[in-house]
Amino acid sequence: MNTLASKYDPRDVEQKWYEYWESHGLFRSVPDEREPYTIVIPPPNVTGVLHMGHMLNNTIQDILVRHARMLGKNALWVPGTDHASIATEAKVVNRLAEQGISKRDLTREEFLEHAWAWTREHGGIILKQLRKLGASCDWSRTAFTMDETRSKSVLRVFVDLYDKGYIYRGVRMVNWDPKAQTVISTEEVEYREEQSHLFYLKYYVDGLTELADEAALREAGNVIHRDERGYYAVVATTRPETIMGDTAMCVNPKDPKNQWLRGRSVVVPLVGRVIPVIEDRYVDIEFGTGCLKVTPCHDPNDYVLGKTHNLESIDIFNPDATISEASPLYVGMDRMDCRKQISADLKEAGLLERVEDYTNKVGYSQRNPDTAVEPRLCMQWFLKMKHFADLALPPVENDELRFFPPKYKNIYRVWMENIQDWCISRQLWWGHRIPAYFLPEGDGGEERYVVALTEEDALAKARQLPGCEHIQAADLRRDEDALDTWFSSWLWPISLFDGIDNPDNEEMRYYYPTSDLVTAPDIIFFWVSRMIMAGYEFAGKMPFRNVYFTGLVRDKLGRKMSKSLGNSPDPIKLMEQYGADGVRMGMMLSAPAGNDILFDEELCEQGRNFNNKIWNAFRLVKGWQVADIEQPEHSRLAIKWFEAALNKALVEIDDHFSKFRLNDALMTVYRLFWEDFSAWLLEIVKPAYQQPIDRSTYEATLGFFDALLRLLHPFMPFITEELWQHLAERAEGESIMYAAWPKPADADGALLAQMAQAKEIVGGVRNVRTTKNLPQREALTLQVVGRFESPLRSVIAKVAGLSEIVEVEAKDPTAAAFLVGTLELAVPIGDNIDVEAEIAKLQAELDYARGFLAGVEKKLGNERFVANAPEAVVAMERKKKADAESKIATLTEAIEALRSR
RNA sequence: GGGUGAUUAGCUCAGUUGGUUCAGAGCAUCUGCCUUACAAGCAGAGGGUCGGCGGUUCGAAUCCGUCAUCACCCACCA
Repeated sequence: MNTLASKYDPRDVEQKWYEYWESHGLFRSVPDEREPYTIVIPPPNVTGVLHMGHMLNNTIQDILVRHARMLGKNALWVPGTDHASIATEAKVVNRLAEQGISKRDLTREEFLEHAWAWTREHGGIILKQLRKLGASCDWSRTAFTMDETRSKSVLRVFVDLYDKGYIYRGVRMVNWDPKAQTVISTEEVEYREEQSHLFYLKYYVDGLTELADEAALREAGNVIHRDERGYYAVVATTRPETIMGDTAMCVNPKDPKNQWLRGRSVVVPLVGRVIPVIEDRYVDIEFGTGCLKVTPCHDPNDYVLGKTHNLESIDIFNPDATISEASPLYVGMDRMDCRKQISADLKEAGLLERVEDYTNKVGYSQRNPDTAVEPRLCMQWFLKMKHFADLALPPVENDELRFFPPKYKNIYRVWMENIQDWCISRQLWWGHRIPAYFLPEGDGGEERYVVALTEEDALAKARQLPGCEHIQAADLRRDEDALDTWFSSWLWPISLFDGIDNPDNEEMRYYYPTSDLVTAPDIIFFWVSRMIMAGYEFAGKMPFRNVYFTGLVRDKLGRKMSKSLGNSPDPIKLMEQYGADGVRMGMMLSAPAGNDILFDEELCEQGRNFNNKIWNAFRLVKGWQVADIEQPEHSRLAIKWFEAALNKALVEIDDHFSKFRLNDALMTVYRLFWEDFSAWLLEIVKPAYQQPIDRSTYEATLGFFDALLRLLHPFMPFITEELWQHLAERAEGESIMYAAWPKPADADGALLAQMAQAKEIVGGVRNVRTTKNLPQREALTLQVVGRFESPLRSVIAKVAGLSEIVEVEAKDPTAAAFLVGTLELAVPIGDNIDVEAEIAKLQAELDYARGFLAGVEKKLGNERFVANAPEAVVAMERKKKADAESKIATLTEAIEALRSR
């Protein structure tokens, strides 16, 4: 008797097997003679928690790793976390603020202690959560982007690139995050459309009281403003608070509206500073009034204008985006408050001509999404990128390194072809401190520094500079800045194997290049492209062979998951509710490579239901009593057929895997298990109530079950391990994780076709049962008109509940008839038949067949078709014609028989 | 403003070189069933002019043109 519960409960099972795998070291990989298969995890933020994106991403990685492991490869999945410089530092700053501590009151060392404490406190959480998901990572290798090996690699690379001349220092217009008070790279700026205002400001022309030829100028197309205070130009701006930094006004020399302003000077409103009117073709004549205010310190375009026209630069902002001492007005006020205040003051002073509603794009910091980025002029470290783009573009272009889906190649190429230098310094403490050491300024006040791995090296290098022979360690001041987080992540596939510090070591030779990278497309520039660059530069080879880009996880309405919408489910709760297997299944059911997935909890339910289906199939099979009795014919045939079905599916599944079509692979196994195995095979071989099963059928069924569990294991690791262990005696430490992936053999195509016909016949009989309200258990007779050659008679009889299948010359006129292909079948049902309804049904089929025949005949009547189409196609049409004709004859006879009754 | 991709059943998507695996799958829906593995189930059924319009061809979901809608990426229009 069955003692297993009828519902599968994943809770204990999942925990039990994860501990088993871990304690037996089954995730561990060391180099050996097998072919390696390697994935490095996209390191999550060390202090982060698991979200739906991680669930998708890591489920996919685990499927790939488990699949490879079962293929006999030496599979390694290396886990780790990222120090996430700016994000983590922001979190620590916030926590300190809650305790009433300001970052500025702490020394660098004190602050870092707090950051490390926070890291230790939260650092393990996400890795524990990954274990719950079933991730088969080699935890003994867990790395951190700021651990000793990785840190050393980063510094070494910095020094190396500096020595090669790729790293330089310079004052540039950069993107400044005033909240984090650091520069960010162009890739970290997100542009959002925003409803704002266009302010039209009056700039009075300096010293102009009378314009002698005003009428003529107007005649020539000039737009001249004048009021009781004098002549003025109108400038449209979205940022009136920056006028304190205006050092010029610019017009297009070809602009007929503004010819009268050429060569004059204007007065900055409120500020009173007199600035020149300059001319540059950059200015769009059509936009606004054609007059542009130029603020070289606070706009990238104005910066360029400032350089070409040699303008003065006034930086009116402090690092926190409050107004600086350099401004004559509003000192200390926040920029946004200042915008409101100054627009009110301008209006008050009669200097605001009008305000229009305006939609523009404003850049926001990706890490502080509420903070608008401030363009700012400052000294930073940069990496020249041209060389790296030249290295990294060709291998992707020629598919040496493949992207799935390939559409990302385009995006990649465009970015590479328009590459900009990478600003790698950050005004943060949490990160890798830049290994540059400043010397006291030279005689001319010029900046002097050396770049070196250690202080000793730095000192030695410094002493080689002219006039610096007697420099002491105490004279050296190390750069305060840290490196961009991605400057460590780009080394990840190499540094994990210590390939920077210790190139050509055994692990590098064995595991590198890694096999597949699984990541989201939003970090293609931040991370993927730069890893490819680093791979070729520092290891001489690609970092991975394939990149699988997952989609974004959205809710079922297609919206991004976000905290504010509250539409992001908690993965841990989901796993508690549906089991990790159920959630993994739910994610994978709708995740074609690269497409966004619209996540719906219903999918997890479907996953859970499938778990239950597997569980109950197992209960059935394990509940059978085995006896040494003869194998029934239908069982023998069913087993032959399922073997063919399995082989056919195996080919499809392998094909799907090779193309990273994991959802299709899963769907194929899903249908194989549910339809072919459960609904057909098990129903056919199932012995009558309390009857035993023959040994041969039993063993074959267990064998199939075993194969199915293996196929399912990458997707649903827990339940498959549980059942696999129950399926046969297993030694301690043995696991389905290392069971061989089933290999396809030739499938018996003829038998598959025969079974397809048998299924249709069974369906026909069942349909008769349903529509005629016949009891399930009443044994029926099936009449086949003419000869019935199928070897699957016994199978059909068993599943359809038939007492016999007879070949007849003509069917019983009162029987319920149906067609399968050209085969006419009928089930006698005594007096239950509704003659009129039956005639109507047959008539409808007849009408359809006649229409079909007409279509085919028309096609065959077309000489050009017969002449041009391949012979096989024409033959097929002829067969269609013959079949249709025979069908029409059959139907006509059947209707006649019913009518004449 | 430029570019890329998409549009097939109520939803999410397959459909490889144009022709019997061309109109499919899963979910959802409807109907009947608590049948001795599973109601988290079983059996059956309905549902699409393949975004619109042209063109190429004997033949188009598939190739070409065009329009529409959507998504994403890039770009310095204040």
